[in-house]
Amino acid sequence: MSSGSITINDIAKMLGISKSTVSRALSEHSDVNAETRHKVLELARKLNYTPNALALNLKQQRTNTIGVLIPETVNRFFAKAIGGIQRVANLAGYNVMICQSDESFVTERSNLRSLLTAHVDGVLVSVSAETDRTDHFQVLLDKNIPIVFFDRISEELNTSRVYTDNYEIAFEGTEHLISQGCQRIAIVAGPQNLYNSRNRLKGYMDALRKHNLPVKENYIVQSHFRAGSVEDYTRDLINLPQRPDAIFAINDFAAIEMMHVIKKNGLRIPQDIAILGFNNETICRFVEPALTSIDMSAYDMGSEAAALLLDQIKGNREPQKKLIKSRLVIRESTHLKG
Amino acid sequence: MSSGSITINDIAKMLGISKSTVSRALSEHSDVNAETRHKVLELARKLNYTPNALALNLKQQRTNTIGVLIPETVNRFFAKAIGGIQRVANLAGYNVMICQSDESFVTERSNLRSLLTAHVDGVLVSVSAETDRTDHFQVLLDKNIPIVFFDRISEELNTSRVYTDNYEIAFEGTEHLISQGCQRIAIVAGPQNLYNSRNRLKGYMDALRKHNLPVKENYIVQSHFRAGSVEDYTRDLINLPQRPDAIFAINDFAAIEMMHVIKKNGLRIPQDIAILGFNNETICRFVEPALTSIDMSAYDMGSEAAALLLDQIKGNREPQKKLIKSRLVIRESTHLKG
DNA sequence: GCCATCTGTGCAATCGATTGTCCTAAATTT
DNA sequence: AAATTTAGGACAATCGATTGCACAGATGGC
Repeated sequence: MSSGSITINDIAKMLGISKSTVSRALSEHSDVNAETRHKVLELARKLNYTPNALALNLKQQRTNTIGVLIPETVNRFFAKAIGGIQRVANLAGYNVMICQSDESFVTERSNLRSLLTAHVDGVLVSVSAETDRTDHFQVLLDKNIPIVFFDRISEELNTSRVYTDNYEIAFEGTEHLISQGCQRIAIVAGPQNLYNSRNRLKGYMDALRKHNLPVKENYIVQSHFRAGSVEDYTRDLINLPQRPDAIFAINDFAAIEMMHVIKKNGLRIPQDIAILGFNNETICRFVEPALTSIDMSAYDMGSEAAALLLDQIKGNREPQKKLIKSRLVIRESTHLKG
Repeated sequence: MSSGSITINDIAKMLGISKSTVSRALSEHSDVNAETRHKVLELARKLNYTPNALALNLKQQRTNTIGVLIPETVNRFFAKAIGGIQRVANLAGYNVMICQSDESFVTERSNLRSLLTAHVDGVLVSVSAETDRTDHFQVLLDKNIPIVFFDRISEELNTSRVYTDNYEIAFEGTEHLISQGCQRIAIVAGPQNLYNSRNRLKGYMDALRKHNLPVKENYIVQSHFRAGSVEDYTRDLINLPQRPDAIFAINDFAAIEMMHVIKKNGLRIPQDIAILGFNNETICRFVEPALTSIDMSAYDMGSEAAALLLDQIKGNREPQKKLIKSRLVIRESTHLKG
């Protein structure tokens, strides 16, 4: 009665039987006299009995909870991914505990400790912009807690992962710009400790090389996802002696801010500078010119990752790797020909 | 050894003492011989002992976890609020379990059951667009689990709450439009079962009345936050015989889509139609014309709500009500005079 | 009619902590 | 020196479930 809820013990006492019999009657998989079982089920229903999850957690050493460790919920990609994760998890009877690293390695490591303390049954991870090692994940693996990386994966650890074809799509995006006649293509690249950022940059460079265009240092801008610097590096780019005629942005919101700066400087999009975004936010269709972007299926990545994690939790110990293809969505901001 | 972690029992056996002594040595608040205590602490440190949270949860009937029940993480207001919630919760040693209702009453009720089963110590709630009653919350209150509502509050229940001055800011926004010379102001109003939506509409209507402008039925559009209908109702509005000369949108993203539709129809903003958004997204500054909006301090609402909840959990049973003021941010989309 | 089998149920250990009660030996008082 | 206090620690119950083992009574085989 302490928490106001009735327990298996209460039912046992009320019926004058032992609590083991009650437990067996409720769990259905043991020999209990049909009449006894009926009485137990009846009373349990009447009293609105629900098993105490805390007791089960302790006894069974699991919590039916999965941890999610992402950079930021305000990043729309992750906000959408959470949707997919929760749908899959909830359908399977799991709760979801979410932590944000705020793109900080130290916070990521601390979050991981919290999730460990909370005894989550598994963890979904997208690493922070600062993360360049994996020892903090090893602690979980040593304790047999499965981890599934999604989007911002770690290539070092042999875990399940859900990832996108960053190399291929960056290659395709860059080729698209070239096909529109662009010759001086700049890119805003993410932190190079991230697998995705490296691949994106590689795809960009390989596309340039394939078409015999020079890869120029000053056309490659380093960004760390933090807002606030966009105006600065955009200004730097358009003031270069050899002004770029296209910019591959790091995401759509940065792209839209760049467009704003470019237009303020009297340049036209796409005629003077074409712009290519990333993430295909809804808003891409409503800005002027409409923004070409890359669609990422964030929701699907989340649900696939959750599904793989549940697989691992249920004992399927073969790590699986799942590719979710992204897709170039061409709009006016890169439309010069055809 | 079952989960690989060492327990208080292991330490007791290794030192040849009882586990109660170990427990008392670790908790520091009881008479344990200084030497014994030292040996225990030493060994605990050496073995990297951490108390099993599951055992503590059962024993103490609490989980150091708070539940958060919101409509959607893809709604940026809530994504930001989560940031504030997590910062406060984590600093106080609490984990955060997040559920999304997807604006559905049924899902909201089901989420609440999950949180109850998970034995969260308290819950932060922003109700769904469909929610028009409160009996599902009463179940938690009956079990003495504190609830704090934020933003989309319930006025019926006597719980702590963090809310904004929707009436006042809608009044102020509408007066601002009037001050710019607008006479035919339309509004896109949210579901009227929501306290916030009702107040916003009331503020709008009272401002019109104060300035002797008519409140016209066909200037009031009902929206349910779902995307996809924006283009339709915008077209309807601009095709009215008496076309509105200003529209008070339901949020910034809807406002930007409206601007797109309006411009496509050859009308100018703000000269033909002024637009007022809601939420003051970063992007407001980068669209053309820059969008006037209302700043909501989502992060602060989240952290204040979390702080009030922790108060309640710690036993301060006086429900508190906290107002977070919003702020009109004037930009070009409503700038006609001065 | 005796032993073996089966059915249904209870007892008690277990998960890993906390905490009230009690016991022993040393220290203090008189 | 006897009596009383006190410190330090052990024992066991508790939180609410699950589950191996034992045991009683009924049934069946020979």
